[in-house]
Amino acid sequence: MRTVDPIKHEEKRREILDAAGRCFVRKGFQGATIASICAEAKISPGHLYHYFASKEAIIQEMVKARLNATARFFGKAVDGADVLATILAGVEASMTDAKNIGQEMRIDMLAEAGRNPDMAKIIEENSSALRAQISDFLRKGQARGQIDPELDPMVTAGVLLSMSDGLKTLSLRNPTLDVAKNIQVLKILFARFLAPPKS
Amino acid sequence: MRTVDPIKHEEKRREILDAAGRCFVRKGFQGATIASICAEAKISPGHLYHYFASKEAIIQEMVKARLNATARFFGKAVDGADVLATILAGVEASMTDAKNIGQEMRIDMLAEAGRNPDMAKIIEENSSALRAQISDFLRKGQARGQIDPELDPMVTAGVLLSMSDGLKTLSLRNPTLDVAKNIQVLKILFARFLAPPKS
Amino acid sequence: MRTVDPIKHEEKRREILDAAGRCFVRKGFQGATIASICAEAKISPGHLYHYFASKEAIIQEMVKARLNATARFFGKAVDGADVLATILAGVEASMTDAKNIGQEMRIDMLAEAGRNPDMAKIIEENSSALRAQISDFLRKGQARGQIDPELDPMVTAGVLLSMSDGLKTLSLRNPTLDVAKNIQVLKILFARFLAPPKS
Amino acid sequence: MRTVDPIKHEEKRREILDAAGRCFVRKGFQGATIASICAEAKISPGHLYHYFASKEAIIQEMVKARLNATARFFGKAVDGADVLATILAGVEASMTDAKNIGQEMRIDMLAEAGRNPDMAKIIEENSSALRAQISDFLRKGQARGQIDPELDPMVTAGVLLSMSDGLKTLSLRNPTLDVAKNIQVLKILFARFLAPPKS
DNA sequence: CATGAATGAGCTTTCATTCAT
DNA sequence: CATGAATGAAAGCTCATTCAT
Repeated sequence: MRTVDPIKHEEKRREILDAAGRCFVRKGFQGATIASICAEAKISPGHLYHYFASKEAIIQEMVKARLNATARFFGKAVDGADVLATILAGVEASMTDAKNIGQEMRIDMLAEAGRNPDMAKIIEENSSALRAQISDFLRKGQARGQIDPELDPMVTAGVLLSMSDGLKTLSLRNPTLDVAKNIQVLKILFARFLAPPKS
Repeated sequence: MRTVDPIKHEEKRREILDAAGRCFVRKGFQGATIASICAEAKISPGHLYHYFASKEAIIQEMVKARLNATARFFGKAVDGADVLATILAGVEASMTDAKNIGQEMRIDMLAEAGRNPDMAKIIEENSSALRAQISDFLRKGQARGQIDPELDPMVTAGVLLSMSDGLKTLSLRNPTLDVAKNIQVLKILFARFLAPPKS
Repeated sequence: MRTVDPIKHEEKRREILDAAGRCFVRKGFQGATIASICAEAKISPGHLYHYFASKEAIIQEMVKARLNATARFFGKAVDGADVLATILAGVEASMTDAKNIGQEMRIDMLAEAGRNPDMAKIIEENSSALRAQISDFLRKGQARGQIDPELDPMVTAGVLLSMSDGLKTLSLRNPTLDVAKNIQVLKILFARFLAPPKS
Repeated sequence: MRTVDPIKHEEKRREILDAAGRCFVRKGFQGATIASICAEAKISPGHLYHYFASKEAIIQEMVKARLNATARFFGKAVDGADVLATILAGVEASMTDAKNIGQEMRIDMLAEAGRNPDMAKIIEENSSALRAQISDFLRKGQARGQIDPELDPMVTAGVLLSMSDGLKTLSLRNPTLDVAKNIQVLKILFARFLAPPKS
């Protein structure tokens, strides 16, 4: 009796997705090969197709997993008492620990979404969920007088999300950039944008 | 006998670069094939190599040409009398005519720069030039009291450039987005960021 | 589970090398194509690269294998009691069974060595080993009074090796050549060259 | 009236053949490209086909020209008073000025003849002519008592020709070879082979 | 005579995927 | 479950040759 242990199966899938993630970060979605993913995951190519139907499926699942991780992480981050301070801390964290929560692939994912409808849909759904989270958080801030009540929470959430994409391109465009100075200016930007106008 | 005609040669090169550009927008740098570029340019694969040494060379020249076009366009845009108003108009233009000055490839170029040193160098040099332009413009605005004099012009220029990358991801993340509302919020963002604080 | 079977792998490599050898004999190193080698070996082009990294690698391994076979064959041949008689028998064998021990490619290999440093190195090392074998054999003959003691064994070995290249060109230059007569003259040549002068 | 100056035409052909020769020496028959020959001859590819029907035709004419040059050179060399001394001097010359009379391609030509019937025919005809020349010369030597009268002149001529091919492989097989020592041994070889037996 | 633009078949190599074991 | 042998359809690129001017 061949009992397929569903837990082990799921574990293996996760291992492969992790390995694939490392390869995609190094080489991009198209540049990474099934062979390299197999080498990284220490399995044979034939075996990989036991777990995933195609390279495309791996990419999609991997991206979903990373986006979900981001959203979960985000959900936790987003319950500080001081809404604006929390956001500013998030900007700073994004600039200093650039390598953490699966953010290395953000630009690749967005580029891919520009021409691959499946990827576009994934990004869209995740963005929509994130916007809702951020929007709620902003509303809380508005209720507490920490965020300008004139700003439409949902639209503002979308703008914040896309501006955070911009954070990822700063160091691509300027490898010798002075992180501290940029954080300072970025904090001014977000603070002035979001804070309620004085008087 | 003295044929050669370097003008025709240059014209053909430009035609091929244009065709390549269209293919890259559709499929990405890696996804577009030499065959597809040749079909688009209506030449044979062999002939393409009369004009370019490799696919890589085509990508690089095409990207440089587009970035230069952007920089030129930018140079013209950036001499309005009212610096802040000019920037806000630029934000609005970027949101409404998203398809004009070779901007469709921005995210692809940045993604490619993340793992291709040659592309990284091209992006870096162009970004450096753009930052210098924007920085000069901001300084002018500061002299005229239109821009907050406390902001470091060069750092702020870099931040503006990267935030403008974010503009490109807005519609990727939210295809049903209300452009007018977003423009309104974005104008608030940039205006509050850059305007001199009220005394 | 522990399949792998390095023996089968090695067997397949040998099969491919043999097939490649037949193609190279027919068409030369540059004239033979990967496709023709695959057809001869009855495998797909993709599969060939499971076993060899490149066409160049196939050429080199194949040449090395043939040269080693020659050297082994040579080592056995070269232990007759009568040194001079053994050499003369070798000349005769070389003229009569021209097609056996992988000698069909000798001239191609030497031509290739003239412009390919990797091939030059392979030929050089093999030649050096063969010269050492022949030299030892000649010294034995000198000790036994069968070979002229005045001849420098190493230099003479090199000369014999290169003269044996000449044997391969005889029939190329003269397809209607009378083998028997040529053997007779060649035996005179080598005998007079090597035999101790009559007191 | 377009008068085709046949002398100029012939001159141009010769120039192209010379250029082709240099390319073939550097890269081999298959390795040299029409483009490289055109560059070397400073003409355009289209123009080259005014003078030659195909690459194959260039190769054949070039080889014929070189072989004829060799034969002419040979004809002159071969009328010394002392036949054996002339041959030994030829051996020495062949070892010291390896780059003179178009001999750099000998091995390539022979390799090509092994699989290309057209080339085989060319080599064959030239070899036949050379054998006749050498044979005549040997006969003269026999008449003068300088060459062993027992040797069949025609067969011996063929053997000498092929042994001279071997001279070309000496330095291919042993790049650090001591030319002086080899010349010495080679002279012994040819002298003992050809000289009339004492008493 | 002379150019170089243009062709297209064919080259080596890669890679997602399937299959026998 | 797991392997790696095997496939075959491209991919980027080369090059002898032809053609319009």
